[in-house]
Amino acid sequence: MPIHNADVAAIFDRVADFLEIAAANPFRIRAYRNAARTIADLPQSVAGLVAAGEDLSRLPGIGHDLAEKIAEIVATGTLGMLDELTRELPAELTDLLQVAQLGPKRVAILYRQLGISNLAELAAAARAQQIRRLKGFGEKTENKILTELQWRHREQGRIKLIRAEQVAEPLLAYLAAVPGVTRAVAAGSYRRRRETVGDLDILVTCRPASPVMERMVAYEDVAAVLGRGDTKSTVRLRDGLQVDLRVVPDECYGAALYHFTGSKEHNVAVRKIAVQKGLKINEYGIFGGEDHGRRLAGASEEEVLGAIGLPFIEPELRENQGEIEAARSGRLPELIVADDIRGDLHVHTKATDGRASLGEMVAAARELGYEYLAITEHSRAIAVAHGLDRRRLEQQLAEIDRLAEQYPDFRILKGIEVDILADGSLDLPDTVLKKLDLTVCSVHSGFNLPAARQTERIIRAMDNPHCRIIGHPTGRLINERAPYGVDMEQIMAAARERGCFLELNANPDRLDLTDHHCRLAKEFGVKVAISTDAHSVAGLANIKYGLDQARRGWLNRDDVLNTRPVSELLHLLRR
DNA sequence: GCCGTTTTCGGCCCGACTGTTTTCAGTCG
Repeated sequence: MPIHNADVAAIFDRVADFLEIAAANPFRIRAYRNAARTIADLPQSVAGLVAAGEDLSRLPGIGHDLAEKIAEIVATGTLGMLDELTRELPAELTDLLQVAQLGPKRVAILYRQLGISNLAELAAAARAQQIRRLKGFGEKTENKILTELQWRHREQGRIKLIRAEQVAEPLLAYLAAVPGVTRAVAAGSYRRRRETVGDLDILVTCRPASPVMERMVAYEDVAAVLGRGDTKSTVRLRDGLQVDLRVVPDECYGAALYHFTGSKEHNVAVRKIAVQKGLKINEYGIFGGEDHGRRLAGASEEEVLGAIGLPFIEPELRENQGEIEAARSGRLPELIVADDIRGDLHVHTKATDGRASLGEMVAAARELGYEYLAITEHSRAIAVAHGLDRRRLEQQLAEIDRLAEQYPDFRILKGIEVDILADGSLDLPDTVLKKLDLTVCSVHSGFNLPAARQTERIIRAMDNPHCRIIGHPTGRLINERAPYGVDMEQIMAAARERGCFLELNANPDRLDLTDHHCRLAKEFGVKVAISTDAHSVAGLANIKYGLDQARRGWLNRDDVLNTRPVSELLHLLRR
């Protein structure tokens, strides 16, 4: 059983949970949390690093002790220290921390005083009104716990960015229209454009005495008001999404936006730099002088960062994943922007499972200002999508030739999304594939192959000289289907050797590659194609989610295939 | 438990809100 980075991270997080309940040194707890995040975000496999004899204590936040613990987990699959902790405390006790209102202190009290060790016992005790009698608890807290347990039952977890947008945009418009409001923006992971959003952080600036708080809690979609203060309120919307609204004066906008955009880890690192310079950063500004009484900046994010000697850092990069060091040394990437995209390299039409005709898709692409569009239908293996065989593909190629005559200034690229079969061969013969401008080669079956075989299968597909772009390389569907087991480093190395490209599928349900994969591709020097996999005219607009993900993955224009003019693109597509 | 241009010990980011309090601990982001 191979040990994944996520396994190591989960064990360290669990250790931190137990240590918190046991009231251990808070900085020791933080060390485990930091290590968990470092490992989770590591692009390489930590088991691989151990096997290669690398010195793990060179990783940030990993010292001698944690390096040894990582080695132990990689070797045994478990951690003796965690096993000891679960002998002292019930294994399920940490589940209670997931319940809102319950932190380590209260969980410890619940366990010691009432013997509560899991969620079921918590619910029973709350219903029996035993919790309200405990010191530090009360009737309200007990009721909130009960409500929380019911909510957890119905909905939990993070929602996809696209759904968060559907909630956020009308809410922001509603707040912007409240009298006295000067700005209403979404911060948090929404602004960092993460693929999923846990809750919505909204920042509002307004003139004094604006009724914005009243209006927020009166919003038609609000199901429950969880907190209500002068500058901060928290509500839960009917669909379960939690919204935090924060109101600050206009002159604090930059500092507040910076603060609430996060990430938390990024903010901690930035504030640490401020401390080293004798300054203090909070959501109201950046402060210096005797006891930090003098306000130096705060109107804009540029001001805040400038005050500690850093250039602007794009929100998508603020994950404490090296962006601060890059900013300090003037090596921040110039991130790709929407205007850099010159065409879409993966779309479907009515010929298979798309909803628009060839002509409609081409017209829509021209409308977007593109210079080219690749038509890439499914191949015959995808019978449910009416995948093309040789004869129907040739019909479509003829249709493309006829349409192309109408558009001398636009290039319709002839392509196919050809299935990678179980043995790594492609679903159409080379004699057909060689007539095309490009191929998107995708896995649509056999998701459960062991990682080594899946990796070998995809590399074998790349051995075919007609293979150009690997479509949705991990096959994952966000919140629905796990990625198939595949060694992305091997795939990247093989792609580089063979001159292949990897797709960043921009469909908001896929976003496949991940941000980490994008950075890895950049390190390997493998170019990425940002493609929508559109099945309709509207689907072409999903390119923006691909751009978000690419920006989170530090990609600039040169790292992306479809920023090239058509002549250069065709040159790169030749193998 | 980590870390070091304050370097091997003594620090480790910051503030709002709530509920239970009688001045503040706990939770959350």
